[in-house]
Amino acid sequence: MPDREWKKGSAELLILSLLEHEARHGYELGRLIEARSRGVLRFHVASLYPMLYRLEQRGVIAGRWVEKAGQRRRRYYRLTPEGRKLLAAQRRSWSAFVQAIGRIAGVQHA
Amino acid sequence: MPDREWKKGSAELLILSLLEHEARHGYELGRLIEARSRGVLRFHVASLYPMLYRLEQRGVIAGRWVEKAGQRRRRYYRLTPEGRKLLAAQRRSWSAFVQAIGRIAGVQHA
DNA sequence: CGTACATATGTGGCATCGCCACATATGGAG
DNA sequence: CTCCATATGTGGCGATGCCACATATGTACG
Repeated sequence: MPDREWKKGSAELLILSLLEHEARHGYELGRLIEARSRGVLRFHVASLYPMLYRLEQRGVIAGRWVEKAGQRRRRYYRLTPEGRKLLAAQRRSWSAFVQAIGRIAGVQHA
Repeated sequence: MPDREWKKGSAELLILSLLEHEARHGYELGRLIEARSRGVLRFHVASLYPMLYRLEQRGVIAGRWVEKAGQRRRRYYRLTPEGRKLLAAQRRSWSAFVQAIGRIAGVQHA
């Protein structure tokens, strides 16, 4: 299943989307993606952390350490204003992309 | 625009789809993808040839040289029976993938 | 008590695949 | 005769997810 390749680049859109309404940490993102996609999408957490790093360095997300008693330290990320712009742009691009593939491959998206 | 990454892996589905009803050669595939996607999707032909090679070695497409007077030699590819199975499977996977992304990212595909 | 597992973050090497520069060759238009 | 579209091909590069491995803590089970 070369579905693996489809995932490349999709992680960014997924992460930005999941951070749209609230701050989350890396491990949580991994579980959310798997759960909300009903198992279709699964990212190794080890792939997520470097990506969060890159997104932070690009200024689209901002992270801060949170330590609570009875919990391991976590790094929560939230969207920056630029992140919101990027998310909107990526949603438009993704939609155009899917429609383009659909026209050529004849896939229906009910 | 990281749309570039989305394209990874999509080429295979596109090629198989375009070969579904008739044999075509590499250069033609490149132009068809650009035209039918209305410019959204564009692959450098140099990317297409190695991919056609790989697909042929995997036994999902079969190519043959065609030489006509007043034309450069062309290599026409057609789907093998296995290629048709793969195409059907990929269409299902692609649809599931797009729906999964949609659930998480909240993208509408009208 | 100890040991296994879920949680939580991180590093480094690897594979895949499209990009891009470049190469080669032919037919047609100006 | 020069340029462009057609047509196929090679090789190095970059981006990104995979996977093995490392580290550390809280919880459940025997």
